[in-house]
Amino acid sequence: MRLSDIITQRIIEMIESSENNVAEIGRNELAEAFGCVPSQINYVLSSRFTPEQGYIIESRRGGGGYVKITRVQLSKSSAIMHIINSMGSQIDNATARIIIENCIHSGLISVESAAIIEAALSGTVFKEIPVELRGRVRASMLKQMFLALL
Amino acid sequence: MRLSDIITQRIIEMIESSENNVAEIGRNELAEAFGCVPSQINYVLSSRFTPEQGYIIESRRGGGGYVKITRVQLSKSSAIMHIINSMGSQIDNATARIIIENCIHSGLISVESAAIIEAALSGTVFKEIPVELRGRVRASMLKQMFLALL
DNA sequence: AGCGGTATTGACTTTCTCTGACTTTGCTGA
DNA sequence: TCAGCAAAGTCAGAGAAAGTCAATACCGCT
Repeated sequence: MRLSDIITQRIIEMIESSENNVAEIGRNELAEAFGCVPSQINYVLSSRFTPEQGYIIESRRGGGGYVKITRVQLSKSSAIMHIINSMGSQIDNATARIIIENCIHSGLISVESAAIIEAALSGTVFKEIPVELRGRVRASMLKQMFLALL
Repeated sequence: MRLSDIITQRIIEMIESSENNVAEIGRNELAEAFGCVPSQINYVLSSRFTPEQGYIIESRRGGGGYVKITRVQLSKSSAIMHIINSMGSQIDNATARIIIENCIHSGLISVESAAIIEAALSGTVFKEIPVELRGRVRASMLKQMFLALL
């Protein structure tokens, strides 16, 4: 098996075992671990972790530098669709927050988007609405807003 | 983690916990606290607290000298604040759409953010809410969501 | 064997961080 | 007043990482 493939595998393992689809490595350190030259890591990254293949690379030079590989959700739309479908016709506040939190965590929605959605669900808004309607309104809003992300 | 990042974090904490977005530090004193050379502080300031990043630095030498870091209200934020302040306690659907449209147009909010906001204001959501409450709820939601963009 | 594509290497470059020597500015007390 | 101390500022250099690129090696085909 080729070195490139072994390194690729290792990086993918790191991503899998992380919870937000991210692996952060030290280039020299990783190269050392495999007994190869550091630029080999660059080769692997540029040949196997391209944007086309669903990865984003960020890095920083200098002391304490790093390379960060992020796997982007390819079927973002279908994941969101799935979440919408799993919502009932009423949702309580705590559940809504958890759904949003999970979406941020899995990189499905941006922090900014989440902030807007949470703002719309805030107590300040809901105190205007009769208690018995809140669950339905909350569910409706959440679904509509998620739909807008497709 | 890099020293620079730790110092940066500390300064940001100081700003957050102040109520005027200001942190006032003694350069030597802070350097001492982190066990580094004073000019390290200058490095952090010039690499992470630039005007481009929304900060203003003022300082004074000599006995009782200081360095004052001010986070400036980005013009974007103040524009949004202005919009929020100009909203009444009730807003009709057409007006809401116009406000959002203008914000997209002037680059104040992203298309994605706008889509989410509009979704929250959609008819599907509002048909759940008694007619006489809609204006107030809409205004409240809009304000909260814009607030989340600051 | 020769060709084309993929891997590997290493020399060189660029960027970022940290330090220390030296300079400038402001305050204060004799 | 002004000498001296107490800050903060500047700058260049060393070191730590990562990036680039061209030369070379390897591998599977025809």
